[in-house]
Amino acid sequence: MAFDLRISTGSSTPIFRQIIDQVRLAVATARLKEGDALASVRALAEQLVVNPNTVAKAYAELARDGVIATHQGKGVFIAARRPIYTSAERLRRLEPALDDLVREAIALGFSTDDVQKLVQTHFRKMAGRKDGES
Amino acid sequence: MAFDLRISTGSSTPIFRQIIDQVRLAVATARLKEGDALASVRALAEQLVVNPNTVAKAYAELARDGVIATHQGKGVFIAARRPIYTSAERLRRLEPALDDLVREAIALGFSTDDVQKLVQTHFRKMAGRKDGES
Amino acid sequence: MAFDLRISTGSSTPIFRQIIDQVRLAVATARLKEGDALASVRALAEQLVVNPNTVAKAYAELARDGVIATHQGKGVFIAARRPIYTSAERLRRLEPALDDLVREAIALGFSTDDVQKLVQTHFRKMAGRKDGES
Amino acid sequence: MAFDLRISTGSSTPIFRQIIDQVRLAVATARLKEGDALASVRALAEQLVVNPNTVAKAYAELARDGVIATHQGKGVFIAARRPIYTSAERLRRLEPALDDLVREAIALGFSTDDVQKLVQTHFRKMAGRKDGES
DNA sequence: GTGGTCTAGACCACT
DNA sequence: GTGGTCTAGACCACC
Repeated sequence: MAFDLRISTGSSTPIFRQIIDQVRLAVATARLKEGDALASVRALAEQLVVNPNTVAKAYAELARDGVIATHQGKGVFIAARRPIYTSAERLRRLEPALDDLVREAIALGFSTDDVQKLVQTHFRKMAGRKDGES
Repeated sequence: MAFDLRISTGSSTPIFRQIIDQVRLAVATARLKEGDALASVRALAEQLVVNPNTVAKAYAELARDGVIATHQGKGVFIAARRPIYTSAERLRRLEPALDDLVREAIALGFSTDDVQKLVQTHFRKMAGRKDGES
Repeated sequence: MAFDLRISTGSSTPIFRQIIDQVRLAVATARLKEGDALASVRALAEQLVVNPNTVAKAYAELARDGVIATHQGKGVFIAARRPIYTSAERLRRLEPALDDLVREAIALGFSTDDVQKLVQTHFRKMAGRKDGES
Repeated sequence: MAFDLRISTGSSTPIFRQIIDQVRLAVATARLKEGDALASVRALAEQLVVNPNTVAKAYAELARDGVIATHQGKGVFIAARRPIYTSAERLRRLEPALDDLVREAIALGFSTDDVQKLVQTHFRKMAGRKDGES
């Protein structure tokens, strides 16, 4: 198996969101490439011990966003990468996470410099790692 | 009034969380100090035009975390400063937000540089403002 | 009620898609404007005699596309209009319908001119009509 | 071979539908005439690298609609031309596709002019090609 | 076998 | 009251 998905049921982020995030990240970091097959809805549901509908919901959103393409009766595949959001929209979608981080950082007494360095190291870590380290 | 709270109903972060965050932030930046009085549950609810239950929920969490102390019949006050976190602990608390941001950013196709610049401008915007303008 | 939604259960287009289409169209033709409230998930489900999940699915997609904004505990509202797709993506999303129409038109022996005129009259009809005529 | 069928797996329209559409189109444009032979189910399945069931399903629908006739042991042939539709009937058959296109176009923010131009270019592309290149 | 849709009913978070 | 998530189980279309 080329790609190992892991979810944590105890987390506050919903399972379907965890699936989406991991697939998107894997695609963005080229761990998954165009044409690669993903586990089928039923197979992944069984593997993660969740309801097939939960997996289907995640796959549906990924398909709507053009990350994957589902082929009836054949399975799910990574689609060609293409920019679908305007730059204003991309910014708008990043903003909540940005707000969260900065608010938290200020409350904890970090400086701009501190945070920028942390962002850089995190970027390297996530873009670089090859597989399932938490 | 020493401290002016502002919430934005249109935001995706719940109102009770906004209240909590702003109080914590004001304490962290010394805009609120030990012994300062906060508006009562009913007064704040009226001022913000939200349900009193929402304010009560926020105050309950702040009290639970030792940020404020409610003195029956007298009102709500900022509690003694909490012990300072070790730097490892501060980092640990920042990690989830950091993870979130970097993951989103990579998925949306932002570069390290992009994000660092965005962090800086957001930092200025939030640290500079004197009270919670959205 | 400012806006009257109608679905047909016999149709091959899924119910949730019919809901999405009608809301998008109403927004695009200014029959629904920023800030207007939509029927609640449960209310609409009851009105259309479908499962609340079906309505929720439609609302979720509309929210993801920035057409509506859902506010926990308060309801669903029309969001500010903003372009979220790149022009290439907009074209890509129109293409299937375009293909369908042209293929059908050719098979039925229509000329380019015929179709262009039909497109124009249909455009006027849909953009102009104020309420639920099929 | 008088007629060269091409399908695109990547498309959202099912393969069996693509086969049907292409045969109907070829008949409507007189590229296929009464009595012309089509490839057998097994031959076509092998040629297109699809499941024979898929081809059989397409041929079944074409036979049901009187477009082709299968002569046991001899093969599949184009049937006598169907009675020409009245112009009202032709319009009625085009309407669903027309509705779909215009609705999508409005929702995506295209103007009448945009769509008319797109219709024209699509028309040229499809009418001009001699056989089904995606 | 595959994914897509819908129903029924549960639990939770927020107001 | 509101919407969000998840489960369980059904039916359909496509390959």
